[in-house]
Amino acid sequence: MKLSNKSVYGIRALFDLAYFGEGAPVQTRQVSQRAGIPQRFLEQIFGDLKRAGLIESRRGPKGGHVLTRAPEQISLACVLKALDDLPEHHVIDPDNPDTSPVTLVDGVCAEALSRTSVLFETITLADMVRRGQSCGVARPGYEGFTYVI
Amino acid sequence: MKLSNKSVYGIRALFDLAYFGEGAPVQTRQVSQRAGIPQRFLEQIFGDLKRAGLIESRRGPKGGHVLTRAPEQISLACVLKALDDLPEHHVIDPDNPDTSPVTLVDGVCAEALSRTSVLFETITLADMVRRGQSCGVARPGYEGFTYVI
DNA sequence: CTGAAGTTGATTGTTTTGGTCGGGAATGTG
DNA sequence: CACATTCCCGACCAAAACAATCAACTTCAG
Repeated sequence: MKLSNKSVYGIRALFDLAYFGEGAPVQTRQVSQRAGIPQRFLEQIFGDLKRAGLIESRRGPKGGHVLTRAPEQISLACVLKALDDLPEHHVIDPDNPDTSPVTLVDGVCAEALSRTSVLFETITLADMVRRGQSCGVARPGYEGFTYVI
Repeated sequence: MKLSNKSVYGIRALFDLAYFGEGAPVQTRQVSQRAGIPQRFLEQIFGDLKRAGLIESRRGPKGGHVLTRAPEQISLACVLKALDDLPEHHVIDPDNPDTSPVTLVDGVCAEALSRTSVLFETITLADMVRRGQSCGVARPGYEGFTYVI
């Protein structure tokens, strides 16, 4: 009942693309440094994100990774689903209730989990970008920005 | 981002105590059979629940396990905290916002997690017992009840 | 055409999960 | 007391998930 390191890394990485990239491709190394993610591991994460259709990549010099949709369209739920197996939605059918103890409690658990899932759907990259702006997180162009882990 | 098997087992077991025990001690074996939990593993789980103060045990013949509080007082959050490390609460201080990308997104993640945590606090064993009653889950005294895994 | 910049897939080491097993300690019954 | 019943404790083990790494392959600039 916690977020895997990988998921948090993934969210950090996508935030980085949204916040610092602004449409232009961003390289693994830069994201790795800014977001404090081991570079090799980040490569693998980008692979998963790409397979899930959240980003596109371009090889070679001036290559990098770009979001495929607007930050408003990318929820934390998408990311977790791509990296960490977010539980599927589940609602208990009131007309056909469970009649054995285990299916009953398992049903309740599944329903609770699916409610956490919708909670993660309400948070988007755009929200985090907005928050970053209002908090004054340094962006490219700001002089003297050094990233601190 | 999912409930461990152990946690679901734990919830099943506590539900069993609440639903079938009704204050009297219930033995591991009975819970094991009704709830579909490997007996040896269940013993270990009961150990954790006891250490967390959720149940008490009595040895010897006619022994077993009993809830220490009313089912209304036992939330799923308690159980998960005892068995699975539910994340701690975390609220973002609006007066002292994060100013680096990673602390920002980590903060958002933590806050989201803590919101799932309060969600689990709102579900109690009593809720599940109520649901079991209304669904007609078989209880002791009902003739011909055979448990199906 | 050559080389550096970058991504990509396969692979590897470590930790957590999901149990099992054997023996021991407490407790009520006769 | 003796004895069956039941919980209790630690060690052990296989398999999966997690975290990370390496070698190979693309792509573009000059």
